[in-house]
Amino acid sequence: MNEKEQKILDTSLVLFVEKGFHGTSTAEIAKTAGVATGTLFHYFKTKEELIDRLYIYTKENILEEVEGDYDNNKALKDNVKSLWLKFVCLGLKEPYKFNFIMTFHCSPYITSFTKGRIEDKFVELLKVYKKGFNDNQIKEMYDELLMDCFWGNILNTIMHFEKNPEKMNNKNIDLSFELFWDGISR
Amino acid sequence: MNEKEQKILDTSLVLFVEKGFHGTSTAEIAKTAGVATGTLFHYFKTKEELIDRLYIYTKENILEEVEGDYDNNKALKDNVKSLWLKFVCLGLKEPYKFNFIMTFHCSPYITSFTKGRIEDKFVELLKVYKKGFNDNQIKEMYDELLMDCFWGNILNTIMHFEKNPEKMNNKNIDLSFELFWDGISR
DNA sequence: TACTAAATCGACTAATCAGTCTAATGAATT
DNA sequence: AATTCATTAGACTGATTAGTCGATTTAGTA
Repeated sequence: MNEKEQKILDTSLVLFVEKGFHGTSTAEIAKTAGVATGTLFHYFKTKEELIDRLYIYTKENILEEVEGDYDNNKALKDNVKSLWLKFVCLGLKEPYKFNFIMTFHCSPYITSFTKGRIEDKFVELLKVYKKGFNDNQIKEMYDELLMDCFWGNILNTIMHFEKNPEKMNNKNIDLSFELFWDGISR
Repeated sequence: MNEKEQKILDTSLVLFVEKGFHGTSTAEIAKTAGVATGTLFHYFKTKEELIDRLYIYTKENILEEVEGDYDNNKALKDNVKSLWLKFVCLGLKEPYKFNFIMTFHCSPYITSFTKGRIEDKFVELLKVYKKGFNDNQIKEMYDELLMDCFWGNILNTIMHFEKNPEKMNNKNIDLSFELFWDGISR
């Protein structure tokens, strides 16, 4: 990807999170990224295309870094914790990326086509864990609830330690996972 | 409160949730509410004052409806569930109000003075439950984590059933609470 | 070197924005 | 009837917005 195009995306991520979609003007994005407005519109036909591509770019980026590493020799709990931890650590390392996805996940600016394209990859990542879930180690519940529980707890944990950085240590992160695990396990 | 003033607040709530603060023009608010822009600015000096007062109005409204009813004769779990259920039911009944508070809670448009004024009332509501939490029925953890866990689970539950209305029944709502309770209890 | 196409620029535009201003109401009091 | 003042209206304004356009530079190729 082109260097200026990249710079525009990186700049937009920060500004959209800090000031919202409509709160950030294309002029400000261009200026902060160090390019002319003409250049911005050369790479992104409209402001909507910009946020749409930023959404894809950011979410793919997150999913790439959090590749699954399911290990059949380990207990289900350990496998789930390993994945949970990867998400949480990434969220704490890259708060803007996570914040952006959270904020704009339900937003009308992101086309539903884009949302669906990305959702599929996430389902794929979790498929391997589903086998483990089906052998009675966890409570009986439908997939969507389990998924929202998992994802909700991750986002909640990230937000909590973002808000209380002085509380962030291994003990409390482990405790946060137990809060999730003891909830879903039988 | 004046009828037109009320109408402006009600309209703003919906539009701000659907289109964001900057995404909604004062002209659109006025038009949708059926008043002139002059009238809007008569009651609210600026657009910022409008959202600030809308925030107070909405959150006070929520807290009023969810009055605590701690009962010393009941088990802690039942007391917590009763409060949890009140929040969840209200959130499902008034999704816009909850969505608004969620979206704008971290927003720079709401003055920190306003945020603090409201936060205090929430702490007050939960004070009576803290006594129960301290007698070893739940895991050892600090207040902020417990609070975020409680609140996070409520928001997660509301969002889940908003997204999957066909799954909303007493069995699944009870299950959602168990997911929270079994997580925090010893 | 000469040609071509993509990249880059920033002045420009039509539309829209938050907020103002003046005038016209309506209700209450004297 | 005359006076007063809060309420309501919508045309208006200066500033800002997303997006355009034609000129210039850069990079690649023959």
